[in-house]
Amino acid sequence: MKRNDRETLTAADWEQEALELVSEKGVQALAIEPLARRMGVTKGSFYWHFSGREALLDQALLRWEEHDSRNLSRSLGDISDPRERLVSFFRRVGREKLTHEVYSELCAAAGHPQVEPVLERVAERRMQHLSAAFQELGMPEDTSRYRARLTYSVYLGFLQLQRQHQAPPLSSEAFESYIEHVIETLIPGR
Amino acid sequence: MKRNDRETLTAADWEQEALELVSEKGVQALAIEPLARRMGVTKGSFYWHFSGREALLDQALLRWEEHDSRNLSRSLGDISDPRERLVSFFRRVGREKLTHEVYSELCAAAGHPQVEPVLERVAERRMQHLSAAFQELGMPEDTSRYRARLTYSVYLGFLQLQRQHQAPPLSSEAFESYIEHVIETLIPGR
DNA sequence: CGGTTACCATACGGTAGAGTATGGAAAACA
DNA sequence: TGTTTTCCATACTCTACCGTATGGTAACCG
Repeated sequence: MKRNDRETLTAADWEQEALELVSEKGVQALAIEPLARRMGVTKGSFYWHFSGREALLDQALLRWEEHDSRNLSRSLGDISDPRERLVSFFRRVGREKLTHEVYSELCAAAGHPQVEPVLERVAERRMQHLSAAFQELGMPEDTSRYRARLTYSVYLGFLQLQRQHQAPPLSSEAFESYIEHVIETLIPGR
Repeated sequence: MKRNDRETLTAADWEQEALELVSEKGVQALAIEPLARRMGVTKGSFYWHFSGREALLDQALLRWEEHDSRNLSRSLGDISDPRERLVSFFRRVGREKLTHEVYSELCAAAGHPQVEPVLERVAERRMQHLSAAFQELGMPEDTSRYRARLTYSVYLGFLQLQRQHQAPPLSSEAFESYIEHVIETLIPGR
């Protein structure tokens, strides 16, 4: 029947492969025919599963956003110490490679009408996550919101520098030292 | 003869208009025919001045980078107090609108082979600018480099949030308060 | 076992932009 | 004034992708 291996494709397969293509070449490179070639089929297959390119992108983004939301809740629920939570926020960039590569490309595609609302929601969720942690550390509410925005900007800037090949490689001691400096500068005292 | 007004176009005119188009719709939207339409001519004109799209982009980027370099040197030369210099680094985002809009779109196009080297050089120059200022404030050399990268990341992140319409408008009191917080967090004591 | 459905290939028409070839008109020049 | 440049329009060809129409072949289904 439906052998995931090599019987027939599903919509989810297309969405998954679409996300991988996005993570490699960006949103604007998401085209039906190249994607079909990559999967070893023709677009005749694609148009059976989807109404068009828009639909594919929408559903792929939805899938990605849900996945990312679960990731966030998970790392929020597991750690009780707010400082630890903030630290793990940065370290999470290293793990979950694909998710962050996709996000990085989505950022590069801000302004795209289908991408923009996703970016807004994701950033909002994450900043509230950060803001809550800063408040737990004793920061007044408005200050914590500023600090959350600032912290999230640092994260976004790091992704940008990474795209430009001007960020230290993720598992190097240069990266570790930098992270250390970031934490000491942004996260209130031990 | 060469009335800049409406006699004949020059290569510089094309480069200028190209930069404006980039600032509005991004690098991938820089196409010959739309650009020509926008200028009220046809591509017959374009291909007299340039060999192709690549050449236009290269020269437009060169022009932008030179312009930006001069801006940097100017705001570096004028101010002697390093703290003032750092503060003005952030405030400069407000002025020089076009330059920063172009830069923001260039960031979104990181990965593009013609754009990438420009981004690298510009970021490097600016970070050294920042690093020098931090050193003048008494910071050890390696720490100052980390802090410069951190500070520049905050700037890049702000541009990203701006593209997502999640940054406070440039001349609002919300923006002023935020800038205040950023300065107090990143720039060592008064 | 004949029919239906699920999945995919092939072939077609349509659009947008790249780049080329050529001609024309006005300006500069001699 | 006649000739050459300079600058631009027009009219192609070519490529890449979108979306559609249609047909084929399994697999499943009664």
